[in-house]
Amino acid sequence: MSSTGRIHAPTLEDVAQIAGVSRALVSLVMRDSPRVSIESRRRVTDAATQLGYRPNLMARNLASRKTMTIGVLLNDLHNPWFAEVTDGIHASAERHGYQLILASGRRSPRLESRALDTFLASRVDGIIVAGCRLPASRLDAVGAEVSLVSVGRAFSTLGIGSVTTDDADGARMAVEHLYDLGHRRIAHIDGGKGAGASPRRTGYLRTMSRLGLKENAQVISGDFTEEAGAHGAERLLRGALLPTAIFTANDLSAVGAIDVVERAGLVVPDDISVLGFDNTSLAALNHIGLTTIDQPRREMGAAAATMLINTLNDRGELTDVVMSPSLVVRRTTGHARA
Amino acid sequence: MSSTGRIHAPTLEDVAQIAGVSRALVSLVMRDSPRVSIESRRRVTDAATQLGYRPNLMARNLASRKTMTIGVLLNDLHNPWFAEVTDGIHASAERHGYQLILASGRRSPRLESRALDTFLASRVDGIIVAGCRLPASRLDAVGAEVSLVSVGRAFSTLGIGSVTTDDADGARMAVEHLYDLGHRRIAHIDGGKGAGASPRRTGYLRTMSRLGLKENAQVISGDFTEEAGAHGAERLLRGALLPTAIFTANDLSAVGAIDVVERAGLVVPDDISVLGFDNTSLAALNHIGLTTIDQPRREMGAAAATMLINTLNDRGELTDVVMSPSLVVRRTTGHARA
DNA sequence: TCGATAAGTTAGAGCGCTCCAACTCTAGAC
DNA sequence: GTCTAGAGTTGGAGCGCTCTAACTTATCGA
Repeated sequence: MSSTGRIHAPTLEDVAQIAGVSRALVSLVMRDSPRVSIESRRRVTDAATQLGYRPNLMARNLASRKTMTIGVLLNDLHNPWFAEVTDGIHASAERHGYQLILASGRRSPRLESRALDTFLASRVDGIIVAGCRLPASRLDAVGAEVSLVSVGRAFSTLGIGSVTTDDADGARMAVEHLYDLGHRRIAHIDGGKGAGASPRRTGYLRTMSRLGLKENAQVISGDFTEEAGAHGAERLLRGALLPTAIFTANDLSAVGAIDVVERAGLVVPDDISVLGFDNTSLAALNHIGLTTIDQPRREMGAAAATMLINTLNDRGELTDVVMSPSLVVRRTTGHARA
Repeated sequence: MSSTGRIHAPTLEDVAQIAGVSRALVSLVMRDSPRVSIESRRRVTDAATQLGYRPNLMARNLASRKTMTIGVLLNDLHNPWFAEVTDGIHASAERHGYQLILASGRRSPRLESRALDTFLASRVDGIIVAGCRLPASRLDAVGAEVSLVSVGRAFSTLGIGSVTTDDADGARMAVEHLYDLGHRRIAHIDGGKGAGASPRRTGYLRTMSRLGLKENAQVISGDFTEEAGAHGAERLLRGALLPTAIFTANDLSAVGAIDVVERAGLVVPDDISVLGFDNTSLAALNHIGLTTIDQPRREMGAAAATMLINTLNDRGELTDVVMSPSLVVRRTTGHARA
């Protein structure tokens, strides 16, 4: 009863009938066309409100062959990074009159892929993927059908735009900061196949080499989650020679690592320094006070949306934008013990 | 060039032509109808893959008059509570073959309202609102057009389903826990107009009264954010008589409050105990170790989706489901000082 | 041999909207 | 008084699909 009993929603035709005008005129009024007389406009809007008329988006999009919506694929709703990037996307999209439909990939390539299929089937005008784990080939295929911008991970392929932070440079800053504090045994818990994980790992390794710490470099595999950070720290603690500092691939992992370190009776940063990446709201919590590498998350989201929308309106091209990271020192890093 | 240059997407008609069958047959194959011969099915799927055909959802939904999608309105992407509820919704929806489209209200009733309009215009089959701040009247109006279930906040109105935790009882548990630890001056930083804020506040006040602590009750207004928790704590610290315990309306506020308390040089829980609400992943971070009231967030999301889907298929009615909260003791609460 | 039944397929009428070309008026130019 | 331009309005085709009813062909019992 409840759902089946609902009355058929009024259509444009119904409004036209009541207002005593043609369907086309109602359509014009609904789209705020300037070439409608005041009188007609009034009659139509009156009829529309009387009926509680609401244009059917599917019909409209089908007929007009565009949707004015952007599909946004978020890799992990649990990571605040995505909320922050989404804020930026939202702001830019809204300014340009675009709708957003969000989908969560829940950290699973299978679900991510399915979400993209839904976007394509819905004929969104463009797609933004954030922290996407899908292989370049898949994204390429999607990019061939609709404009696509990736946030947080660059794709060398043409036809896909990207907005990233210079991850390698961020990693350099991280290692150098620790080096300056006197640390020499600096370990890295990486992000596995996650977005940005590879350049951060490379940046770490290169900087360690440059500083003459090649021998001390140690990469533990992770995956950008708190659990991975915890597991990584456990492995490090079991090792023969403890590192004096841990650089993790993101903030979430850093928090996991800190937990384990402290649970083992060690003090951060007195015994071990921990440095994250992203500068999410998590890191900023005073209670955590994580030293980390800042990414301009909101700006990245906004830049991605703006680039996409410009492309859609032939006012620009898809390019690769690289933003600058910066070091944010808080309380989880300190001088290495003498 | 980039977007305008894209080739027109193949349609069902194109597939039919190549396969040498009628449009209707292609449609049947696309919907996995059993009454299609093996041979025809093969020819159609071959033609479809050859063309890279993908059914146009808008056209399909328009023609079939249903969308198999549920609109999910999340109040605040920054609060992990929503990610966890969404996980539950996702799981249930997937099991029943429904799509999800998410929208973020960004804690603004105006944006929430607009998102609902989009849902209605998209003719979603049903809507789930999580932590929604909209007035009952608005939700009522929406509920009249499409089945609607609210998570985290009950609406006494008929025609709207809800899944909530017994917030008042949770507040009772919180206060009693603190009472048992010897606390008498227990303050509450509330959630303002947020979902669940009112029953939590009431539960707090009633329990304080029942325990003979009516005089000591003190409610500071907040809004479920970290900042509100921080501001509330600041106000409390400026007061003449410090509370020995703070019960906040949610975890995010608790974290904000802890920050301020510790920054003031006080120790949690030695000087002041802090107790949150929700038991989000934030509270579970070992580094924070927040004592809090648990809500079965995933289960709540799943229950909401299941109820909604059952209603859509005339297998059930919209009702008000109340789940039981439970106390989770961690490290931010301790005995009151003698 | 003749329906009757089932299995597979199809034409055609929509779904609710947009878009285009064409139409009707009115007002001003000459 | 005719012509033109512009403002306002309209009918009708079409977007890509589903759905119904009807059609064709093969199968089978009587």
